[in-house]
Amino acid sequence: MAPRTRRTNPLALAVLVQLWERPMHPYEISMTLRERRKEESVRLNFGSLYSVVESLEKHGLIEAASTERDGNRPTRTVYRITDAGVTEAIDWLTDLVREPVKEFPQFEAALSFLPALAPDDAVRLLRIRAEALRMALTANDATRAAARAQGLPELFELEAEYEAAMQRAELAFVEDLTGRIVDGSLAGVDMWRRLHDTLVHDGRVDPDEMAKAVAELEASIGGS
Amino acid sequence: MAPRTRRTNPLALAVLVQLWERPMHPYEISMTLRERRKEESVRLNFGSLYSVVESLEKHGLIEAASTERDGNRPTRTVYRITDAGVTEAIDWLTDLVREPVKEFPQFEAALSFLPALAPDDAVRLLRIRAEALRMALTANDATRAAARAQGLPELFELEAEYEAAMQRAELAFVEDLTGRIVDGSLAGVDMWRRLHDTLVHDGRVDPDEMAKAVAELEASIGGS
DNA sequence: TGTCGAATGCTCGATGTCGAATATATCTCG
DNA sequence: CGAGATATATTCGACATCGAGCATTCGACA
Repeated sequence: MAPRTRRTNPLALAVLVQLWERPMHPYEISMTLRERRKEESVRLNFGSLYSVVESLEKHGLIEAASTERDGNRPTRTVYRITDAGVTEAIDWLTDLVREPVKEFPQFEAALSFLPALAPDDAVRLLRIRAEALRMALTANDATRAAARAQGLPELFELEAEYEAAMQRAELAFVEDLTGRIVDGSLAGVDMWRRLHDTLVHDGRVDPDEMAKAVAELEASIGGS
Repeated sequence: MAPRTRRTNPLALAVLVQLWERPMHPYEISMTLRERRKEESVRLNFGSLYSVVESLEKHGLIEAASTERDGNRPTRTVYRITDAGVTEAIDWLTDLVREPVKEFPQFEAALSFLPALAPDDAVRLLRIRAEALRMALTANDATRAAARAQGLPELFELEAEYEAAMQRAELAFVEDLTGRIVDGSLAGVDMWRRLHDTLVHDGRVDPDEMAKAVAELEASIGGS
């Protein structure tokens, strides 16, 4: 049994699926993915593409079918998928659909450090974000409508529908959060405002005040 | 002006925020992040931590405050944030809150290749995913309830609330999608079933049939 | 006919990521 | 008190990622 790939880069899955359709050379794979708008759901760049292809070949999931030379252009290697490759593609896809994997979206990281910003600044930024999300949603809807008008069945734009659903949810979250900060109904805003008034000056915190604040907080949540 | 960091790994932001609170050594940073459950929103592993710290120092955003030796344990280097570091932390955080960045969740990639699975398999897998999401949501809710019961203000668990909101949205999407495949109201399911009946046998596609199908699809969407 | 820019197709090296390995100290429990 | 588990603290090297760069060819246009 060939040592399974590490299944890091989904681009490898994209390559397998393309080659499952028919043999291609790497550049052709990238162009096909681009035409079908897959580059919007799978991170695609040339450097990665070639190393991913090399890795797939090393693991026996794809193999060189021919190295052809068209006129005097650089030789291109056409790859085809192997039986092991078909199995791996199906297995991998199966796993991705079946089990949610923990992702680390940047906004989640940002939220976890939000108290480092001044409350009023946070509100201002969140409102800008909400507006950006509204625009992105409008664009997404328009793109999907255009695709459908062209005759592309919904089945082939599920990824865009998913993205839109996530954008709508994020927008709702951001609007709700903004409201709760403004009207003070979010537990902790009062403390947040106090802290920024008393212990931050020109971006620099007063070390003693900071230590005191942290200690209080940790005490209040019962040092488990 | 120090050449700004490339702002790839959010762990670097986490380090800056911790050191903004007070000087620490890397291991202490990691333990603090863990205690405060930040490792659930920021990818944290030791290898990355040390290289991130090194990079921050190289860019002048943090600096060694002392190298102390406690008993006979390995010497540890305590770092403190610089003025440039404070500026960078605030700027970075500001940008993260203000502008949505395109992410590439694995499930989005999976959806874009869903037609490669047989429709009935897809439905079966989506149902398993839905159940997993329900469980994750329950766990998330319980964790947040426990934290609040301990006295931690909501302000400090925004990231978990966000995650829950995203999970709920994904669950709704998955349930809806499953329904539309089952009842055939998703445009393209009929073709999907036909294709898998006629052109896939034991995971292998018939190349001619595949070529014909692809050509038809591309013709119908008007080759622009 | 010359040339400029876009398209084709790939390579390379700097940088980033990750997890296992290392080494010591302290705790636990019979 | 001794053995193994756990906590402290970091290093290392294999591997992945990325974007710019390179080399060629083709088409458009003056």
